[in-house]
Amino acid sequence: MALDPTQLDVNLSQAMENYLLTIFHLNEDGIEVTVTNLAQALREIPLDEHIGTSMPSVIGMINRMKKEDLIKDDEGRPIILTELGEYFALDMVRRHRVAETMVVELLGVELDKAHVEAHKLEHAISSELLDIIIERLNNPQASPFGEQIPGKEDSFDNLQNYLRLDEGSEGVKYKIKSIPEEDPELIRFFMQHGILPGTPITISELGKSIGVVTLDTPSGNATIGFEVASKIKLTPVAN
Amino acid sequence: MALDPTQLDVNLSQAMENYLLTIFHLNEDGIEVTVTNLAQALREIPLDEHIGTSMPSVIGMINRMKKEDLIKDDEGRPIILTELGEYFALDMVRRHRVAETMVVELLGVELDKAHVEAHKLEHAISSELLDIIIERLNNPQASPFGEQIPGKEDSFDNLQNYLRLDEGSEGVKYKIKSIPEEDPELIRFFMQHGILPGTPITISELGKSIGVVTLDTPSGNATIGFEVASKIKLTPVAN
DNA sequence: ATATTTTATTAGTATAAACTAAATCATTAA
DNA sequence: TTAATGATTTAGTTTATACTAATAAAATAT
Repeated sequence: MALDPTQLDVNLSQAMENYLLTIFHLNEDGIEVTVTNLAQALREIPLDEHIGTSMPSVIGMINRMKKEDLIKDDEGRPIILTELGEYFALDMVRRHRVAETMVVELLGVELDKAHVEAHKLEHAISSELLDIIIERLNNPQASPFGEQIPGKEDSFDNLQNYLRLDEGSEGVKYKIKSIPEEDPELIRFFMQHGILPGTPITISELGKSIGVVTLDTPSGNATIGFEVASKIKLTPVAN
Repeated sequence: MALDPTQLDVNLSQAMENYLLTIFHLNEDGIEVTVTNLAQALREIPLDEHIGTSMPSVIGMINRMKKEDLIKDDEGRPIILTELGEYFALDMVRRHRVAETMVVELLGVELDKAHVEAHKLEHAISSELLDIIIERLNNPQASPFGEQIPGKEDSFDNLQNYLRLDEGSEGVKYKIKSIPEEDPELIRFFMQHGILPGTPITISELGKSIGVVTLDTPSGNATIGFEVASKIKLTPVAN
């Protein structure tokens, strides 16, 4: 790799770090990274104070990030991360997911509070501390929500893609790979129904027109909406 | 107590939190909290980026903190914390020392790095998370540097005062209460010589004019300067 | 008692991050 | 192809936090 960001003195503000994370998630979800979509996504960051990021704010930040060589112009519409931008975005993803793992595994924070606490901590963890925490957690591969923790050598496009629950097939056995982490109430529902990473499930009914999916889980049945189902990832299981 | 800060929506910036901590330490060391001394002390915060806080900056912040009812005018010179200010200053001290304890005890951070890491983390720990960490640490009473961790009910003036090493007496047995935490190199020296909270010592030579103190420790002798000695606190030991 | 030095404060500026209101550019629809 | 809609950008402001340079006020020294 020609790029060694540890040698560069890049100084990311907390705001920029959040932008990088948000851009990562838009990419992940296959949503075009436009000013509008970014503004929208930023508004959905839970509890991030009053920051209802307006479109002019987004443009301002995008421009500042271009100056910092985190974002480049593709001469077209969508906002593109530079190599440096991708590096730090992935670094933030790592920090976030390691922080979640830490607060849950090491401190005993309830799953429904993990995302918010990690979202604060992720900006305050130095690279050195991150390494120490990773070691202490025995090199965790996934967050408590089942999301892959990228390694130092991973890049954007070698992160795996998984099947969405709303795109699964009736009667087939799956294992839950990951669940969405933002909404505490939803997470409490998942916890009550034992819908957690690793849980084996079968889709007993997939009512596309009704907008509802019913799951067979080891602890019974659960019916969830399509919107939510689209945020649950699955791995196939040998029949 | 008439004051319930948990009910008030006080929004402290990170900068204000650092000011509160710094004011606390000036108070603790018996240094008058003046604009000059504050600016000086803020400049000494380790690794706090480029923030070489100038006097106009300090005055600006003091005024903002007055507006937030954290600081009041004593109609005289020194800067005085309000009841609210004291509450949050103590809260920050608690956060800082708990963070230090956490990174050392739970994560395995080396003592010489604990202060800097905790200084970043202390601003990112919510009240709820703080409680969880305190519980996980079994209600720690002191930081790894020996500094008292104030409880929720403590106030400024019921924090205990201890004898400074440079004010101790030759030949008398003491136990080390606390060591200074800012300078990593110094801490490494302490670690190498087993000069740590709880260590029993005797002052074998107290050379006021030479500016040097020599200690008998379980692992041998150590000679340190007066400036450093003044930052080591002692508790008496039954002879 | 005046001069010097130290401390505190104003004045004016800069930058990051946010905003509203207005304008421009691009896309879709009639 | 023009009108309507939607996306993006400018323009102009705001607030928090910094700064330098200059001034005022206070304390100290001659």
